Amino acid sequence: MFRVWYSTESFADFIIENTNLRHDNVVKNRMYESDANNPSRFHTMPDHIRKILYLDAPDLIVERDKEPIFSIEVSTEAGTGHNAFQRFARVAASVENDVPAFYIYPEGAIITRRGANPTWDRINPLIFQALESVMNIYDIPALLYYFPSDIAAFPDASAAPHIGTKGLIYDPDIVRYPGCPDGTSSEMQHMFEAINEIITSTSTHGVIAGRINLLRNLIIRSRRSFMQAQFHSKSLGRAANEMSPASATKHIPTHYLLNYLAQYETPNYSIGELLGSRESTVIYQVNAAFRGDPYPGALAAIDYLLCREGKTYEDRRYNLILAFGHVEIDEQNETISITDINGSSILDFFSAVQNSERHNLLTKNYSDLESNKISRYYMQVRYGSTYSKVKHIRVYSYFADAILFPDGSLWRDA
DNA sequence: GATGAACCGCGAGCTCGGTG
DNA sequence: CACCGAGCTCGCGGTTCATC
Repeated sequence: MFRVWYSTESFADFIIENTNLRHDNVVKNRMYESDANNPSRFHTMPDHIRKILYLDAPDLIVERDKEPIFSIEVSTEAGTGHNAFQRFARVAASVENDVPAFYIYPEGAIITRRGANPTWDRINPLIFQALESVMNIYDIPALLYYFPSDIAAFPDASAAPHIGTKGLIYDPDIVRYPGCPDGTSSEMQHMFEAINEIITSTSTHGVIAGRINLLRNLIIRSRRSFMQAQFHSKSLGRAANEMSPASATKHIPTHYLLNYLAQYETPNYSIGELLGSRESTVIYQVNAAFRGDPYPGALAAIDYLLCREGKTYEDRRYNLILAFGHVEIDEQNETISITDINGSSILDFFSAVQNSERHNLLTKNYSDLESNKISRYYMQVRYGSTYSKVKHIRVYSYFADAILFPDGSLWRDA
């Protein structure tokens, strides 16, 4: 009846044995992230799990009667700057499929920088605003619980008893639950309580209806209120657009963008209607070489924080543009320019896509395929390279209406 | 000094090519 | 032709650097 998909088995045991899942027969299965990462195994994932994995893979997915009922992502890193958003795309991937998502993240972690005393690096509170936006749009829970730490009891990091593990408190049962958060902590107890509510709700109302009604549940409403309060108390009056990654965005009238893209228009081709249908445009400016983490997650978060009004990218109030390079706004000519700072080129994007094509079996002959390749071939016949591109290519092309490089551009017509 | 933003090291799993 | 070790890709969990 229940099936737990995991990337770390001890974390699966930790969740099962600390919640009402322990009273049921639970099957555990290893989860494979993508066809690019696990070419020999990914095609054995069932379709409803692949849909969630399409954007990015969470650490755990629990399903009931072949329908996912929640997912969990756990991180132990210091949440300064855009780091807290690094795993945001997988929260989005879950919720976009109507699957409640849990995100476990430290309120703070102790970092000892060279030549300095240990200090607490605190979570960027904008993550709470991003999760709230996701809940507003999908009416599905996206809840953050703190990875237990010494931060509240020991504001002085040097005095923290768990300084050897960055101030983080791991489960005392290191044999059964290595690397797992302390299950006796109040934060984890609250999370187990919420998980039990989901199990109960899907028992009572069935899986689909049980998921949809969850935001009315008192336990979950109380967590949502807690998260809103955390955002307000930790943002200390700073406006959301002053916090990373929103602080890395520029807002322009859309006709500036269209004037810029006009360089690609010919007598036979004009830019399609989608971009022009929105008056304003948000540009996420990344001054870095072309790469993945943490930008895919940050881009997804910006979409929910600043652009989206509905369940798909078609329901955006503002265009969402990703730019690798320095963006200059030219008010005189009502356009923009992209200048190279870190050598990122549209050729990097193209070679990442070309590299993924190595996973493509579609040009093979039947006689080339051994039996163990047939099922994978058949999946690719149906889905093309949907699952065999690297993560950041999948996420960027899903979220961005256009991607701009100093030496080239990509955009959607519709 | 606080905070935002870019870069790094490592392991799992796979591929590939040399070798007996 | 089976085996196996080297090296690569991908994704993970972070730290350091830059800037105000």
